[in-house]
Amino acid sequence: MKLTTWNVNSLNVRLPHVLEWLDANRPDALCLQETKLPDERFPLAALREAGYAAVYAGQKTYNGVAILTRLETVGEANQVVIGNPHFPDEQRRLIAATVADVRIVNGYFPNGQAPDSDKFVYKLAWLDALAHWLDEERARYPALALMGDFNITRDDADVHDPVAWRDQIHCTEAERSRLAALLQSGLVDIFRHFDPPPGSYSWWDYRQGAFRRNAGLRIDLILLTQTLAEQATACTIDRAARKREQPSDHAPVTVEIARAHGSARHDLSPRDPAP
DNA sequence: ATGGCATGACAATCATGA
Repeated sequence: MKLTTWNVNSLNVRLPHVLEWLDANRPDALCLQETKLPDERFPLAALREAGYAAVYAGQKTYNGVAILTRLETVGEANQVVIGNPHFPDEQRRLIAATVADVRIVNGYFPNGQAPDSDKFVYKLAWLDALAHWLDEERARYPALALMGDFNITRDDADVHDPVAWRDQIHCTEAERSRLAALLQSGLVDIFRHFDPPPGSYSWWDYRQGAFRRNAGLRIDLILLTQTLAEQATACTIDRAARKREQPSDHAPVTVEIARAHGSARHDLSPRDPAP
């Protein structure tokens, strides 16, 4: 199966890109961040026309997440959870759902703005609460993918200019240690797992020709539990999406997993009785 | 040190992002 995460920076603006991208790539699930749409404006009909169902949690202007699923293969997402039960939050940043037999947790992690800001305090609290909740989700759903816009660089390999970014937002020890704890708990950073070349990023500033100069960060991640990671065959960042007219500043990140849809259920189905 | 670009709310700038 194929799973993708993409911060679209306004689904309203990017809907044509998303529809074309879905048509060209046909992932089983597409996790979106920064939809920036209240639920009543979510473009369900256009997506269904493209063969996708969606579950979503949005708000006006800021944040907003969604999980799109391919109707003809995995069908609709179920067991949907919006937000973190341990962290009451008006900001729509988290949605989880079961797709085929994989638990998908889609997050738009807080930006944090600056290490000395209130927003940074919120970011760290959000991260701690996520870790707490993930322990419970993983106990319940052993095959789990945590994916989204993490707004954290794992280390300096994810930073185009580590000197300029040293101790800046996305690159602080406080943020990185929390990401490291997720990896320490057994989740696998599946892009890094395939030993990508240096200079592999997922976000580039709109300003100063940052994409042209590949002045980027890798902050959009897919973390897989061990068994899923062992079945993964590839993880790619689609830079072509960033080259388009009026692009999102983030590129889609996709993992391919050698896993038959509904295989667990199939294995459990009763056999024909012996003659 | 600041803003540079984009988006949305709102109607000229301002909040936010990363």
